[in-house]
Amino acid sequence: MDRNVTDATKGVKGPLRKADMSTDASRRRDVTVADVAKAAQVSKAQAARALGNYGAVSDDVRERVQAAAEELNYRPNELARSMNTGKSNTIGVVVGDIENPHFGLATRGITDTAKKSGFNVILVNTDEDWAAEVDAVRVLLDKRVDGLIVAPASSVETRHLRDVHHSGRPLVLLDRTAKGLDVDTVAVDMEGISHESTRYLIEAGHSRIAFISTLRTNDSYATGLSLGSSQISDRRDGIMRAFRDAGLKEPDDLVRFNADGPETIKKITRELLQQPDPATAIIASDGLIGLSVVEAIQDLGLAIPDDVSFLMYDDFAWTRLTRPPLTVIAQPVYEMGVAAAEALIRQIQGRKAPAAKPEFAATLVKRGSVGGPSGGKGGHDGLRKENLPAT
Amino acid sequence: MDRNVTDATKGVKGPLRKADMSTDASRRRDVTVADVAKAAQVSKAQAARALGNYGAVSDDVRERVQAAAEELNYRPNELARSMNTGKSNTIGVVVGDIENPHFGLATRGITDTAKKSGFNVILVNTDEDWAAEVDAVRVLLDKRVDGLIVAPASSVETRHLRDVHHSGRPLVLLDRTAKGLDVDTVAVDMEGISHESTRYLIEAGHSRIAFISTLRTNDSYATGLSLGSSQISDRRDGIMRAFRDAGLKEPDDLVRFNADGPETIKKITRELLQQPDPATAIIASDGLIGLSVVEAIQDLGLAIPDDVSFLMYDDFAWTRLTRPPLTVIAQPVYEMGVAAAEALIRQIQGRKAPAAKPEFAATLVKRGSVGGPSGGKGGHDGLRKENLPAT
DNA sequence: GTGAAAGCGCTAACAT
DNA sequence: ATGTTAGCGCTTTCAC
Repeated sequence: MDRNVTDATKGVKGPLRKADMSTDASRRRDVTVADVAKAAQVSKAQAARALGNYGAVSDDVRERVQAAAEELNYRPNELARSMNTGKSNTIGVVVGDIENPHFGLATRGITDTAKKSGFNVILVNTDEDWAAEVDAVRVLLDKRVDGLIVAPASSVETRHLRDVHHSGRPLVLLDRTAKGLDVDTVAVDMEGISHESTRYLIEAGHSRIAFISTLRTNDSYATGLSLGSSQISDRRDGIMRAFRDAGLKEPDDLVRFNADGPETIKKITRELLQQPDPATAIIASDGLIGLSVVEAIQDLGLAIPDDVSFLMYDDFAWTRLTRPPLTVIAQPVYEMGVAAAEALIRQIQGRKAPAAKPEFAATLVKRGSVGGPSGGKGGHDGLRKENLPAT
Repeated sequence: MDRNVTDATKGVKGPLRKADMSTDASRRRDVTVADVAKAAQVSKAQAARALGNYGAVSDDVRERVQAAAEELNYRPNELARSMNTGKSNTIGVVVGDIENPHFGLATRGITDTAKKSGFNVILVNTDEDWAAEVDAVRVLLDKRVDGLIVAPASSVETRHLRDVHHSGRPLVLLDRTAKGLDVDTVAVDMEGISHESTRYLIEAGHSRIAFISTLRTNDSYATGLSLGSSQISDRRDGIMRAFRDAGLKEPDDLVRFNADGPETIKKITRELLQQPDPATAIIASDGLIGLSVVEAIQDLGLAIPDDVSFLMYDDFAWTRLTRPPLTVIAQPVYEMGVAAAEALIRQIQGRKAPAAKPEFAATLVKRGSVGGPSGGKGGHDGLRKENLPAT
């Protein structure tokens, strides 16, 4: 009746085959549409249609097939399905560090949104290493993901991303832009918020403002140089513009990169604070850095904001727990993850861009960690002038 | 010469086809082994062998094939490859909440380890929802992942996991155990550390110790009842055992579940602290809860540890930043992620279990948030008796 | 060492 | 509505 199934035991293979007792749980070879078809007494095609919910199927057949599938415990092989449809219902997400709550939150936004549209997420961590990113993108492409969301480690070395885009694969950039790549990008205006925050510090009386970032680079600190990361370039540029606006000397010497790991960060912080013409305020480029900077300040026996003012990117919940609570630059991270996923899925489904692209803005959340420069003469930021007791 | 390739334009399909100009970047249909084979003047089989690095291939052929592949920009279709090999080189990871740094860190351990062995990770978030977990497992299985790492939302409803195990798919449990499921499990002894921590609090003079957990349940708080989660049951049991050991009345009334969301947690905290016979110490079952509890305590104008002692699970870095720094129960989360991945990969590769399974222990890190009960008479925990100023 | 041919489990024409 | 026949891109016998 159905020549498709040539032999009942065909395809049994692999080392896990034990015995062909048909009741034992431990036998290999999944049940396929062919099996279901046979059990339901219909052609493979009809069974497939009923199972895959496409084409025309009579109620009678549908019922029989579903019953048979249930009975046999049939499960579709999504790999095979993807092969013919060309869609894997999977998107690749490439981030620098999932351990960083910033990406944790963004990833949550992405997965939540993906799930709603029936997509799964393959997550790859690059450790902000460019080579690892190139590799990740290649592997994901080989796995035939339907699209990619990438937080590029470099905004200069973007060949691999341009290739993706040119090949027609949907691609969305998260957090940072990439040079010469005109694709959907979900990011905030860093230069603007950086400028605003710096002006705030300057107005509080600071002229010696330090900036610490993890960015791995050998570049000099001079303004204008396009650093490896758009994010960081923009932040530094915003800082410097604020200084120029105020007619102040730009504190080029207080910009520090390569701050990887708690110890390095603490060391940098100590240097910044103990050198001849020290920083009176520090801006940490992310929450992980901020943590270590604050710790170093405490270790030094200095008080925030009386001895040194502090500002950081990312509004993590714990920043409200310190005394004083920390002044931060908040970014709608979760929402950005959602937007990135939405944009990607829209691309995948070939729909046009929405009327208005969502714009995301970072905001300066003034709490208690910014005051006047050394001497604590002016509590500018907080209501109270609490400070962190020395250790 | 090679009948495999019947027509140069076969398989061209899909809406993205623009023109068949063979130089334009925007043409569909990936290059396949057949293409490479033709270009290299060898059979499809030989090309595949050279490309896939298996079977016997002469140096000459290998070179020609590789050159052709390079030239044509060939990339293997991992989906097709997976179909016949039966291995996808992908593992599924199912966690409750990737937004929680606890899982963020564990996930990092998993992905790092997976990458080393050439595995990718599909990450699914269940929001600690059982139905979502069942679904996640099914979807991952359909995608033919080579194995699963699951942090089960429930240790009671484990049918889906038992099915996975019985079907022979490699499975490793993370963080919590599952009833009636004897598989590799990477978790710490919660009952023990809970007992130890509670004893520590009791010795400091506390007899009214509260425990707050997110666990969603309708169960009563009575000891011995197996709650939905092994983790939480064990912690509660450890607490109660410590009380029994000390001959003290078990504070059943201070055990609170369903603490989802900051507002609920704060409300619970207020109730616990303001009721007639209030709690003098609070144990938060994870860092997210701890955050809100501390915030609520601050809002109440209470001081830690003078007015109320505090202890929480998870040694997040920020717990060192508060004044006083928080006493916590540290778990080797990253290492546990690594171990889970290693165990899974071992199963996948069919190797035997290592001589000794790694044992993971939680440790009580005594910092400054535990003191004597109300009145601040005895600074038991910290060196200094700093406290959190009221807001 | 090499090639022809048969699958993997499914979808997709194309008939009927 | 249903069945037949080709594939998808790769690996894998099985001959030679």
